[in-house]
Amino acid sequence: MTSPRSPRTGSPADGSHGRHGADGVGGPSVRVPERGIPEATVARLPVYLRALTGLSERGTATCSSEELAGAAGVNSAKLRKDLSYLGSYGTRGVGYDVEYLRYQIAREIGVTQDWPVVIVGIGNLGHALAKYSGFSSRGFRIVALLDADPRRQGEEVAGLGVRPFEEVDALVERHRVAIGVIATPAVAAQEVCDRLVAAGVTSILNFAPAVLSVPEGVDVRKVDLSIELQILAYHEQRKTLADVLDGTPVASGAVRS
Amino acid sequence: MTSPRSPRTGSPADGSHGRHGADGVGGPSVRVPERGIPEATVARLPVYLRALTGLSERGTATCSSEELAGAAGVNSAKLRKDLSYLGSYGTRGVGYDVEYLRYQIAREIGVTQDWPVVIVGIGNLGHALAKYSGFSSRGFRIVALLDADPRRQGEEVAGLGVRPFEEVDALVERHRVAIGVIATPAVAAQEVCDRLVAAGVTSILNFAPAVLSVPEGVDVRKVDLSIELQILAYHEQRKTLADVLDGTPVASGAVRS
DNA sequence: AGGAGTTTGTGAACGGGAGAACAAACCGAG
DNA sequence: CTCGGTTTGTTCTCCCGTTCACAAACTCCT
Ligand SMILES: NC(=O)c1ccc[n+]([C@@H]2O[C@H](COP(=O)([O-])OP(=O)(O)OC[C@H]3O[C@@H](n4cnc5c(N)ncnc54)[C@H](O)[C@@H]3O)[C@@H](O)[C@H]2O)c1
Ligand SMILES: NC(=O)c1ccc[n+]([C@@H]2O[C@H](COP(=O)([O-])OP(=O)(O)OC[C@H]3O[C@@H](n4cnc5c(N)ncnc54)[C@H](O)[C@@H]3O)[C@@H](O)[C@H]2O)c1
Repeated sequence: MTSPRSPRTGSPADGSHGRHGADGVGGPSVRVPERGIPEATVARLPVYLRALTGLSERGTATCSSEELAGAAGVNSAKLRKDLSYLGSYGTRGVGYDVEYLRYQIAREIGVTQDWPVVIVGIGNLGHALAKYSGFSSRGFRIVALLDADPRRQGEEVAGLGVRPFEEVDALVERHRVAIGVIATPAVAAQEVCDRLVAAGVTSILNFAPAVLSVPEGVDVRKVDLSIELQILAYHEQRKTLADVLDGTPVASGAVRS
Repeated sequence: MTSPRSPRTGSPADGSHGRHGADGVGGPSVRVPERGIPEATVARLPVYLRALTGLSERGTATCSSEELAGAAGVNSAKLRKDLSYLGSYGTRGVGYDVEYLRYQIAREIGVTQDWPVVIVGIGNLGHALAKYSGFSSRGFRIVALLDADPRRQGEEVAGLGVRPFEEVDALVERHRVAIGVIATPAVAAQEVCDRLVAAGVTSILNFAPAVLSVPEGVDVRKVDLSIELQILAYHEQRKTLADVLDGTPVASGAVRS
C-alpha cells in the first residue's frame, strides 16, 4: 500500500528547504542581494509581525527592541539580530517605527498581498480551518474547499461550497493556488499530496499524521497535534518523576525473550 | 488590559524548559540515570513511535535503522543517535524488535498510560479537537470541555458535555489533569492560562495567537497555523522571485520620511 | 556646540545538533 | 571454531543558532 510506485525524491519535509543552489564560488559582480535569511529567523518573523500589529492597534508609534522582544516573547538581542537580516530599519537611540517595520516584515514574508489557498478534507478540522477568520487578516484567502466524499460536497462552509476533489486541477489553475492544506485522514495524505503537486501546488501544510514525500522544489510543513501533546507528556512525566526522586527500579536488565 | 498585574516570570514558552537544576558536580554515588535527552530528540520520538506503530500493524517484527528512518522521514544516523539516548535497544547485525522498541519509546515519552486533558474554548477549533479520535489512541483522554459562553454550555460534543469555565478547579483536581489545551480567542488566552495554572495544570498547548507568560515549572507549547502558512509564503515568494531572477529594483535606499 | 544618555547593529564566543565514518558486536554458514 | 556479511552505537567534525558585549549612531538637554 505504501510502496513507493513513482520514484519521488524523499525529501525530509523538515527544516532543510532545498536551496536552489547557485551558491557558486564565482565573482560577486552583479550585486545580488542574496540575503539568505536563516530559517530560525524566518520562523520568528511572523511572531514579530503579530506583535507589531498588536502595538499598532494600541496606538504605539515607535518601540524599542526591548519592548518588541517582550511582546514577541523572545530575547532582545535575538530580535535585533533577526531584524538586521532584513536591513537597518531602526534608528539608534530611538527604536523602530512600528508601522514602517510592520510593512517591511510583511513585505519580506510576502503577505502584503493575499495568497490563495485550498483546503483538502473538509471534516472536523477542515471545517474549523474553513471557518477561521484569522487567515484573511494575515495574508491568506481560502479559495476552495475540496473533499472526496460525495456527502460532503455541495455543503456550504463559510460562504464557500465544498467541491469534489477531482476539480483540484481546474481550481488550482484558475486561482493560481500555490499553497495547499491537507486535512484528510493519514492514509489519503500522500495521494492527496501527489495530486496537489501535480496540479501545481508547491507549498503544503499537512495536518495528517503521515510523512509526505514530495519532489524537490516543494515545501512541506507539518502540524501534528498528537506530537505536541506527547512532547508535553514527556516533560510532564519527568516533572512527576523528579518528585518521586528515584522511580525507575533498576532501569537496566532488559531481559527480552 | 494586558498589563501584568501578578508578577509572572516571563518564561520564553519555547525550547528552554527550565531544567530542575541538580546537575551538581558532586559525587555520582546514587547511580541516577540522569539521562538528559536532547530537546530535538524528544520532538522526534513521537514520530518514531508513529512509524513503529505503522510497521507493527503491517506485521513487521524487526526493522533496521534504515527502514525505520525511511518510515519516519529522517536520516538513519540521526535515528540511531536518537535511540542511543534511550539505551541500547537494538541488536547489531539484526536491527530493532519493533514491539520492544515501540514499548520502550512509549515508556520514555510517558504514553504507556493515558494522560487526562482539558480543552478550553469549544468553538470551531475546540469542536474539532474534541471530536478527534486520534488522541485516545496516542495516550491522551479528554476529560472535560470548558467554555465561558453560556450558550455553548450543556452542548454535548463527542459524548462529553461542555461545562462552564468556572468549574476548571474542580475538574482539574478531580481528574488529576496536568495538561490543558487553550482554543479560545487570543484576548482570553492569558487569563485562561492563569486560571489553568492556578488550578494545577503544568503543561499547556496553546492554539491562540498570543504569547503566554507562565511561572517556572510550567511548559507551554504553541501551535500557530497562520505562522506556518506565513513561513510557507516566505519560501513561496522566494521561489517566484527566483523565477523573475532579478526583482527588487534597487532594494537599498530606504528613504523613509 | 558639546556631552550625557539611549538604543541599534554586529563581531565574537559558545553551545547544541546534524551527518559522516568507523569500530564493536552479532548472526549464520561452513 | 572461524570467517564474512551486516547493522548498531559512538566519536569526531562541521554548521547553525543563541547570547554577550560593545562600538557606532542618534536624541535631547544645557
Ligand atoms: N480533528 C482534529 O482535531 C485533529 C487533530 C490532530 C490531527 N488531525 C488529523 O487531521 C486530519 C483530519 O482530521 P479530521 O478530524 O478532520 O478527520 P475527518 O475524518 O473528520 O475528516 C477527513 C475528511 O477528509 C475527507 N477525505 C478522505 N479521503 C479523502 C481524499 N482522498 N481526498 C479528499 N478528501 C478526503 C473525508 O471525506 C473527510 O471529510 C486527520 O489526518 C487527523 O489525523 C485532526
Ligand atoms: N479555527 C481555526 O482553524 C484556527 C486556526 C488558527 C488559529 N486559531 C485560533 O484558535 C483559537 C480558537 O479559534 P476558533 O476558531 O475555535 O474560535 P471561536 O471563536 O470559534 O471559539 C472560541 C471559543 O472560546 C470561548 N471563549 C471565549 N473566551 C473564553 C474564556 N475566557 N474562557 C473560556 N472560553 C472562552 C468562546 O465562547 C468560543 O466558544 C483562536 O485563538 C484562533 O485564533 C483557530
